[in-house]
Amino acid sequence: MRRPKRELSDVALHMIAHRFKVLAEPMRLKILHALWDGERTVGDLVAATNALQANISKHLGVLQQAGLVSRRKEGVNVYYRICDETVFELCEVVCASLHDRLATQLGELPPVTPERKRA
Amino acid sequence: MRRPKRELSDVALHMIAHRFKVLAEPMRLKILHALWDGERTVGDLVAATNALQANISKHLGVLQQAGLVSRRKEGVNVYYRICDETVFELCEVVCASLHDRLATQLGELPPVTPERKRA
DNA sequence: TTCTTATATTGCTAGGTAGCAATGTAATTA
DNA sequence: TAATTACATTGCTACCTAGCAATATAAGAA
Repeated sequence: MRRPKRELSDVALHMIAHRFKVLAEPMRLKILHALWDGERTVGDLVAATNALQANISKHLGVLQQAGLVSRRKEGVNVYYRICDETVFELCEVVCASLHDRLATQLGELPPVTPERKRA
Repeated sequence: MRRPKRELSDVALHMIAHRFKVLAEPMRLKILHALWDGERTVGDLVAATNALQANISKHLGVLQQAGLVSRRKEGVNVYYRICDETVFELCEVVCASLHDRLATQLGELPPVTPERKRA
């Protein structure tokens, strides 16, 4: 059962939209994915994403500002980790929805005759 | 328990990011909110959002393209409704996360002496 | 101190898009 | 037919931001 409809102020709408906006960049998702099972240094993330270090730092700043990741400095390295568990839930819900959508679209196409498959 | 980390292609990352991007506009969230408990005409949505009709139509196009809403034409009117229930779940998860975050930040501030409240 | 390594910051440019205004289109009514 | 209503589309502009390049900062090593 869904929650009842709540009133939403413009400020609330902007906050919700901003959270989605932070998640709306492939590179930031890639970073979060690299942080999926634990903390990583900036260098680790640069290697995992094939992006320039400056861009990774900027994306990490956005993620931290949004409260999705946190930093821990150790010597010359900085370790980042996901500190908002809803990140996982949101990504999984979206993945499931996209999966359903594509499966439905696939079912709406005419079937492929076997001999033409991978022609 | 969280799902194990899955491999994610760049295409998958872009699809997920795009879904978040569709939800990352306050006006689209306002439209979805107006559709929360049932279908509405474009005119209804224009009235509910105080936006120009052209913009509402464009936003509805984006939402429909993303598979979040569907159209039904009846005479001269067009009724839109939410056709992907994950929209509700996503918004509620984000709201809960934001609520937690703000509550935590509030707890980190020094308490307010009563006589200075609403000075 | 100087050098190097790791990370952050700044200035810039190109691409995307929300909102506006105007126009197009389809259904209904006169 | 013409006029009206409801919605969609197009062209435009202003704003935002991702990525790049260069520079800055900070910590450890020499």
